[in-house]
Amino acid sequence: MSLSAILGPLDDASPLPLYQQLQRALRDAISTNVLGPDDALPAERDLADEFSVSRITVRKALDGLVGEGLLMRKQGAGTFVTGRVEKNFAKLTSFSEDMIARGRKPHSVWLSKSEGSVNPEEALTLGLSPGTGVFRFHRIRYADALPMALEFSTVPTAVLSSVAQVDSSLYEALEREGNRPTRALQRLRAVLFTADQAELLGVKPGDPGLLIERRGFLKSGRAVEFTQSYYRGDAYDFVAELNTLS
Amino acid sequence: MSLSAILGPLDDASPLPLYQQLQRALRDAISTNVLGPDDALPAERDLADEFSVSRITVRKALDGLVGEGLLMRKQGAGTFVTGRVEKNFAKLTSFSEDMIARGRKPHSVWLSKSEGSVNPEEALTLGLSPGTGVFRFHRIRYADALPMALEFSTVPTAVLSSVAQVDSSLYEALEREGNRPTRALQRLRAVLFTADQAELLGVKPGDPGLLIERRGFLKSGRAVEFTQSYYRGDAYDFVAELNTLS
DNA sequence: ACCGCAAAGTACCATTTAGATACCAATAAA
DNA sequence: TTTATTGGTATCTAAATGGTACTTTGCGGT
Repeated sequence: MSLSAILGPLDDASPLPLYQQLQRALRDAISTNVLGPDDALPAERDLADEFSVSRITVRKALDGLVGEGLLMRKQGAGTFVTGRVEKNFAKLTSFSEDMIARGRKPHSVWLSKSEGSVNPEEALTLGLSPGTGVFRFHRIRYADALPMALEFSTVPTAVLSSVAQVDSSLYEALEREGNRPTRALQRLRAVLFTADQAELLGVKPGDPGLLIERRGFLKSGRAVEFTQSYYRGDAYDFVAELNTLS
Repeated sequence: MSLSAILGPLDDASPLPLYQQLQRALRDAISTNVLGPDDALPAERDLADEFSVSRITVRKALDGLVGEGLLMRKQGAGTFVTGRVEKNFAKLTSFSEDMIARGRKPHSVWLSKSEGSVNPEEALTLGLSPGTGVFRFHRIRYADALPMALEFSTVPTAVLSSVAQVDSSLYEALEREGNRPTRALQRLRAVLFTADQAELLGVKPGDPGLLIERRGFLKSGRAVEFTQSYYRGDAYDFVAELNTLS
């Protein structure tokens, strides 16, 4: 069944531009699950044929929906309805690696990188003595153009030579210095986003989110990482596979 | 019996790439124990013949599953299904044990026990044919006097003789009938409580919660349980210890 | 007359998917 | 040790897809 047969033709006489009509039609199709998560849209050239418009017009319509985070483009592959990202909770992978494995492009916007001394909370959770030097990282994490999480990381200066070492991936930087954690304790709980957090993530205050606190350890048992990540509840699923139940 | 005969042919016309179709087919075969732990897969060249695709396509499919940790390659020997390792996650599954470990007394209040036919969602998630009979259970779970979670469970009638069998523990009842699940897939996400849910749990509508959906499987791969649990975000933390490396 | 916008047309580029073929490296069995 | 089998890797080809850059046309407002 072709999309145009379901959505109906566009109105050439309408004052609303064609690309906006198409955009609205597709947005409706997505919201009513005519196009479900991860479904591929017809190719741009096919859409253009189906709706009897030019490919440029199709692209303008898709541009808008990509901007809204409803669609995802993969060059050479197609355009897809954005689905929830599924994160395997039982696997100790970094956000960057995770997104790449899912075919999405991760990037971060740094809010701050700084150096200082542990505060009492960090000293407690990381098992460090007061006065120990730490690096602190604060950033927004994106998948493609979609903000996914706010992240606060604390790392002892002993395991990293400088803040500049950390570019796109904290774990990569730790790996380079031979200090990638091999074990971690994670704690997860539900939170509501504050106004500040919501604005950074492009959601509404009071929207649901997931706070994951992670302490990472080396084989030796030494703590090398304390990270608090606030994930968007509407964009993230955590999946676990279990083999023993009780 | 060849794998392709069990899994069916790939769809050349599907918008989903061939290697992803194959990947999903194999993942299903593993999750349903058609391919058990430590089983060897057919050689890449044989898989290519069986499914009428090139070896490269087979390798791309296997690459993904190796990345997910489901398969292990041994050059010169073969490709094998990995044994599971996420033992620590068992903690996530048992409400009762978790509460006891925290020094609290768990108990449940039944809201309903009923018998009926699967709805489409259940049929899909449990892999049952439409019209199959199921038992449904709905209860509130408490820690001491504090309501902690709402639970909806669905179980095929085939694995349980009657609803009356289920008293304090669904798993105990399944155990008595020799149908206790040995493996499960869990999915977790952040939600906001509706007015109905909030009232039952003694929280405010719009408060944050965690929805955990669990599908439980027998050794044979047969699905025996679909449970949705809504946990209070303010009263429950999920803790996990991770050992897996990547 | 000029400008900005919507729309269409055209061409070419980069990436992904899929395949074909060949050869190398590790393993296991004879 | 030898041989066959297995996974690992490297080139190619080709088609389909999204990405981008240009040009042209018509409309409406200034």
